[in-house]
Order: sequence, then C-alpha cells, then structure tokens
Amino acid sequence: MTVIESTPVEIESARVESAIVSLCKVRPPHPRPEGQDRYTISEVSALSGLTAHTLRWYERIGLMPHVDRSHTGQRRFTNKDLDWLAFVGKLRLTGMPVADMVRYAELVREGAHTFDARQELLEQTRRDVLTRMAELQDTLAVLDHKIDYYAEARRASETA
Amino acid sequence: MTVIESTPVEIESARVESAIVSLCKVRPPHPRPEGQDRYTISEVSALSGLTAHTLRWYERIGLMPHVDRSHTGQRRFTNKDLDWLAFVGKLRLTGMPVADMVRYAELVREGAHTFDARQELLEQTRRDVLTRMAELQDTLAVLDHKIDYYAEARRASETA
DNA sequence: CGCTTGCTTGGAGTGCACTCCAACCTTCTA
DNA sequence: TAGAAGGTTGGAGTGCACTCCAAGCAAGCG
Repeated sequence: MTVIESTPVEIESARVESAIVSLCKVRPPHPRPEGQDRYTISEVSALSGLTAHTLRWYERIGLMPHVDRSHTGQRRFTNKDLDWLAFVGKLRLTGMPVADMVRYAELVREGAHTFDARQELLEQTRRDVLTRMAELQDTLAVLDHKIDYYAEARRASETA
Repeated sequence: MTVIESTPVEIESARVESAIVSLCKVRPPHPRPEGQDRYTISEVSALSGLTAHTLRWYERIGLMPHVDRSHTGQRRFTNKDLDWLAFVGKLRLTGMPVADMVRYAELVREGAHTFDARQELLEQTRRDVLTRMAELQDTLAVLDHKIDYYAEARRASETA
C-alpha cells in the first residue's frame, strides 16, 4: 500500500503532501450543558478543547460559519457552532489540511446545490482514512515484531 | 476516547503535542536490486522515496547510524541503511516526532543495554497507534453518516 | 580541454497550524 | 471607584519537518 499512487509523470512533479494532526492543549471535552445556546469564547474553548486563539483564527480563515456577537461585540457561539467544531475536529483527525476544511466550509455556505461536491470531498476523505488505517495496521505489525524481539532478548539475558 | 489523558494538574500545563505526518515527494518505492550493498544518495532517494535533502538532514540530526563514504567523500548507503530507513518510515507514519525517532536511534547506538528503554518506547508508540486507529474508526463512522445524508438528499432531489 | 552530471557543505528559507503580543474595551466584584 | 477578569483586534512569532541555495569538488565523455 503506497501513500500516493503516482504515474511516472506525476513522480517528477510530485507535490508536497502534508498532513498535520496538531492536538494542542487538548483538555478532556466537558459535556455540553443542557438548555444553553449562547457560549462565550472561553466556554467554547473548554467544551471543544481548542484555545480561544485557535477559535478566533478559525473564524478569520473562514472555517467557522459566521459567529454571532453580543451587543458589545463579543462572540456568542451556539450549539450549532459546537456541532460544527466537533465535526471539524473529526476532519482534523483524518489529517485533512485546514485549507481543505475551509473549502468544505465554503461549500456549506454556498447552499444545497453543492451537495455533490461535498459528498465527493467526504468520500475522498473516507478513502484517505482507510488508507491511513491500513498503513497503521501495517506499522502495528512491525512494532509488534520488534517488541517481541526485545522481550525475547530480555528473557534470554535474564535466564543467562 | 481522549487523545491525551490528563489529570487536572497536567491540564493547566498541557504541553504541545504535535504529531506530524509529512509525506513529501513520496514515489512508489522501487524494489531493492539484488546483490548490491552500496548505494549513492540518489539511488537511496529513489528506493526510499525520501529526497536527497532529507537523507542528508536525517544524517545531520542523528537519525542515521553513520553512513559510509567513498574515497572521494560521497555517501555510500548499505542495505542495512535501507532497512533502517524503512523502519523510520513506519515510525513516521505513526506520527512520532522526529526528535523521538532520534532518541530511539541514540538508544540503538548505545548498544544492547538499552533494550529495556527501546521496548518501552516502542510499546508507547504501539499504544499511540491503537489510539489513533480508534479515532480514525470513530471518524469513519461520522463520515459515513454524512455521506449517507448527502447521497439520500441527492436521491430525493433527483426523484422530485 | 571544456562540459555535464552528480555529489559535497553550512546555513537560510518555506509552509503549515497554530500561538502569542500589545493595546484597548467592557463587565463584574469588593 | 478601583481593580481584576474577560473580551476585542491586526500582526508578529513559534515549532516542526523539511527544502532549497550557492559555491565548490570529482568523474566521465567527445
């Protein structure tokens, strides 16, 4: 199983494929309080495990579907925003670049006529996930093999 | 399943946990030629899928176990080096930071008395891999759910 | 001989995903 | 009414893993 299927032509111009899974200051996501639908940025930070910095950054780059503001201009997130952030978190775990997530967010903003494109994007992501899982399975076998080797060697040296 | 198990104390000082899987210019790894044990850097690049730049960089940071040189000072890699690079590639797929791989390489250089530490390191890596696979499984379910939704919506609109 | 190809080096540059800073504003509590 | 706690912004900084550059050396070829 190769990571990128490439023809000889693509090999020459192979572009950088960078998948970054960055899990910064992840706190155990608290359960969402019942009957609430307006959250401050720090509440969302606590609920989502993302920093306030990251939440503002997500909004700036177009990864959030327009966040409400209070009369003083402070962000007020809704349960729908939390749902979206949870989904984005899943996409992030797949190793999808942020730019692609933004693309998906744009499609969502454009309305129902982008269902085709969204489905296609998610199906490609699905294929990527399966590939990655296969790679991890493969890696697991190698790790187990090495671990067995070390365990064996230790047993042998203890008996000696 | 949380990514980082944290006590309240660790939560405050939660350190950045960054796992980067960077698959740059990966070409389909050619099969290794038989009966050869001295490869130039470009041959290794073709065989391993890593760029010559990256191979030199790996050596500089201590991720390679001393590479032979020709009488003119050029690198001559062996089959053992290729084996090592293949293993490093597996570790990279797990999302292990390069610094940790260097640590493992150091343990290897220090000899057989580091078997304990090496086994421990690989077992931790193994646990990380299992965690990541579980996360991906979870994500797959979410993706399937969304894909079904879009497929359903499309079918409905076509029938209408 | 000149030319091309491929290798060498230290150090600087790139791209991504955050992460932080300074300066400021509003609301709450003592 | 003072001060702390929390929010706002644009823009600069960070860490990681590469990625590239300039200058130079060695080998092969017509």
